[in-house]
Amino acid sequence: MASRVIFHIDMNSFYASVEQSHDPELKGKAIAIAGNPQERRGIIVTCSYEARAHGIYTTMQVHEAKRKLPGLILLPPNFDRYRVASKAMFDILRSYTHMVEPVSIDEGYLDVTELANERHAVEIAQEIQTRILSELDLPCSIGIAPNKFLAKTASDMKKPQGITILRKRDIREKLWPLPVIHMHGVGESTAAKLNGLKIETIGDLALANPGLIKEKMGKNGIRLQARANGVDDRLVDPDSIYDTKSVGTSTTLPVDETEEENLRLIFRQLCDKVANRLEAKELAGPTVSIQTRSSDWQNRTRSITLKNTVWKAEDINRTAWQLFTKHWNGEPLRLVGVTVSNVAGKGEVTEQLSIFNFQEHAKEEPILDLMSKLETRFGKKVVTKGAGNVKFKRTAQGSETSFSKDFLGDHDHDRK
DNA sequence: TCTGGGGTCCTAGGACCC
DNA sequence: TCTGGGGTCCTAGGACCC
Repeated sequence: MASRVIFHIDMNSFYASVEQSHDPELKGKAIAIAGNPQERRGIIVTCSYEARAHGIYTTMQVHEAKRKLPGLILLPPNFDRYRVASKAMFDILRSYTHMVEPVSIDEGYLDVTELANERHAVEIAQEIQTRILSELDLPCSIGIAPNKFLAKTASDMKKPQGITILRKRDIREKLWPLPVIHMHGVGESTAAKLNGLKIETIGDLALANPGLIKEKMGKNGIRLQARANGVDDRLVDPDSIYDTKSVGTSTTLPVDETEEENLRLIFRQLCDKVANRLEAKELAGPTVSIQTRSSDWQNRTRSITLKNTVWKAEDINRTAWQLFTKHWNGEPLRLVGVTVSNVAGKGEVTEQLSIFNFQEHAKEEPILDLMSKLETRFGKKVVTKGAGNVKFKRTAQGSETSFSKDFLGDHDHDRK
């Protein structure tokens, strides 16, 4: 792949910074956003650097934080405010290039390869950072690298208000000495597994025997090893935000619940919420799942895929409640949740194409070329990447698309 | 440090079809 | 009739991220 210049923009303690910018009285003070300060089970969602200096951190329980720092200013989240700030931030990014991929409300990738032909990448990054600070009063860190993984890693290296370049030739010195747990994509469980193989640092992973990694860690291990070597071919995809796959909600109950009547009511509320969010996004899906968590942290999911898509609260609720009553043994529940998945735009159908010779073609030409060929042919975005399995979307109102036999093979792929 | 709520992706086994 | 291979879909669970 030709050399690229990728930025990763990471807003620093975003919710807290937005609050401080909204109310300058809060600047320089230890503040924290707490999901629900009154709830017994509330946690700290974000906190200012001033609060961090006193040992406050994300996921800490509110009562614990109060005990540790009695002067801590607690604020409830104001998501509308954060969404407005987020949009303004992404608008600034999009004034540089349309190749902007939002990852979450407060971070995203930019592909500035083209721009970097005319101006130095660092200069562009400095300008972006300065504009976000002067126009929005918000701090951010920027990572500059030849791919997403290194850019993400770089933006993490200097906070707040950092700009860090991570070239491939830097990784031996800057990346390899770090413990594997520091890698994006490696959590506690994977780190423990790697440590069991005597792999302690990112460098150990980079240089490990690929056969061993494949055998013990599977596909994920191979990918992590490539990243440890600074290899990551993922493209910046501005459309990924339109690709919602599921919409769900869950709630941790104030006390572990055993009363069926209470649970029935909670399920109704959860389903209302999911239905509203589906409605807002004009989405519907055929799969309904429920989640439960017991007092001892046992998580369960149960799901069913219906013949038709659902989006109305009553339909979701009927299915969710059936699933729940069928499997619940009466044990006290700490959390319950409802999710609708495999969603697609209403008035849009997702078709599953089984292209049996896809893999054959893939051997002869790069997957991406093949994907773009499919997109050209069907006029719509190719949704899934799995080899031999390509999903694409088209509107129900659209004209019928016929699949050329020479390309797709002599099979009937048109299944609903 | 007894852990919220929103998601995504991957894996593995069984059912089912050609 | 028996056997095998190739493939998809569904379900459940796990890991990870912000």
